[in-house]
This record gives sequence, structure tokens and C-alpha cells, in this order.
Amino acid sequence: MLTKLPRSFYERDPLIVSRELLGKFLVRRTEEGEIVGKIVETEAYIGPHDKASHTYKNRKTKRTAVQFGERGHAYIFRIYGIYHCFCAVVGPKYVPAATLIRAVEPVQGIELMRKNRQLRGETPITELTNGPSKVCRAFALTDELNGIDLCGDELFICSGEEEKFEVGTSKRIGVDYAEEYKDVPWRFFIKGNKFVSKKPRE
DNA sequence: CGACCGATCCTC
DNA sequence: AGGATCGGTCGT
Repeated sequence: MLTKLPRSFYERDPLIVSRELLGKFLVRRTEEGEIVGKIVETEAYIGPHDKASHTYKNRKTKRTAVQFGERGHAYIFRIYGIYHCFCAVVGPKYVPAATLIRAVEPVQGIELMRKNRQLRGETPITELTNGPSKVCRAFALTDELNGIDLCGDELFICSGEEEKFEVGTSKRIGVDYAEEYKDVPWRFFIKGNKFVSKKPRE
């Protein structure tokens, strides 16, 4: 039994939301079918003070605009020209913050995920969605979905069966330029889960 | 306007 | 270890 998260879920402290998104289910509906994955890894980007955040110093551009809007929408941006990352806009109103979905555990629509990923040979299932851009490929998340309401029916997040797990934390990945914010423990993951992406460097 | 670089991933 | 590939950002 899956229940769509209400907007109020997203309208809280980004660090709380990032941690609580673990174990929740990301659902994507396309014409080809439904794709579901359990969120196993997230990162918080808390906005104006966070030097790793796209909205550091309240930077508002065409790209970051959705982070300044209503909470509970999708922030999807292009990275390295060819890949995408997917975040949920979270936090108190008017503060541009987001939670990056770094990895999910495939639950439903696995063949569709494989097709969307367009990989050559037999890829182990653990490699399908264990990274932010891999999730976007598998779930067919592109620029067109940037800004979409996660309280709608095309892309949303649900709570499901209560599950017990230990939460691990670490520094965030790929933000070593962020000076005093590069080592803050704002990456959250389900301990022992096989679908978590690479570990950060020491 | 030009140069540089990234919340990444795949292939060599 | 290197390449893909393009928009944001900053310096000239």
C-alpha cells in the first residue's frame, strides 16, 4: 500500500527531509508503464549559505528558478552536458533548497529501466540505479520534467510498508570545491544496501 | 565574448 | 585515465 507524500512532507528542514526520504518509493508513470524504486541514498543542499548548492548566495537563474518556487516540485538539471540529476525542492518556504536523489533500489518496471538506460550488455541490477544520473536515465527524467509537481500523477514519492534500517551519513560526493561545506555529513544512505552508489573518498 | 568547469558515467 | 558536451559563471 503506497501513499503519496503530502506537500507538508517537503516543507520541513532539508536535512530532516533528506533523511526521511530514505525507504520511500519514487514512482514514475510513462506511456510505456510504471517504474518504482526505493530511495536508498540522498544528499541535502540547503541553499543560500551552502557553498555546494546551486542556490548559494541566493543565485537565481533560469536553471535554479524552481528551487525558489513551491516545495515538493522536481528540480532536474543537466550535468556535464549529457547527464541529468533529479532533486526534490524542500525546506521552509522562500528558501531555495533541495534533496538530491542519488540512488534507488529497483522495485517495479525493471525491464523498462534497462531499456531506458540503453546499456550494451548484461548489466547487473545493482548497476542500474546506483547514481544520480543513472536514476534519471532509468526513470526517463529529462529537462521537460523540470519543475513538475511531485504531488501530481506523473512523478511522485510515496511512503510504503514500515521498514527498519540503519541510516549512514557521510560527506557529499563531488563537491570538494565547497570549502568549509565540502565535508559536512549531509549525504544519507541505507546502511548495507547494495544499491547505494560509490563511497566518498577519505 | 571567451575560458573554464561541473551535485557524472562510460569506455579505453 | 580520459572523453563526452553544454549552460552557468566569472573575468576581460
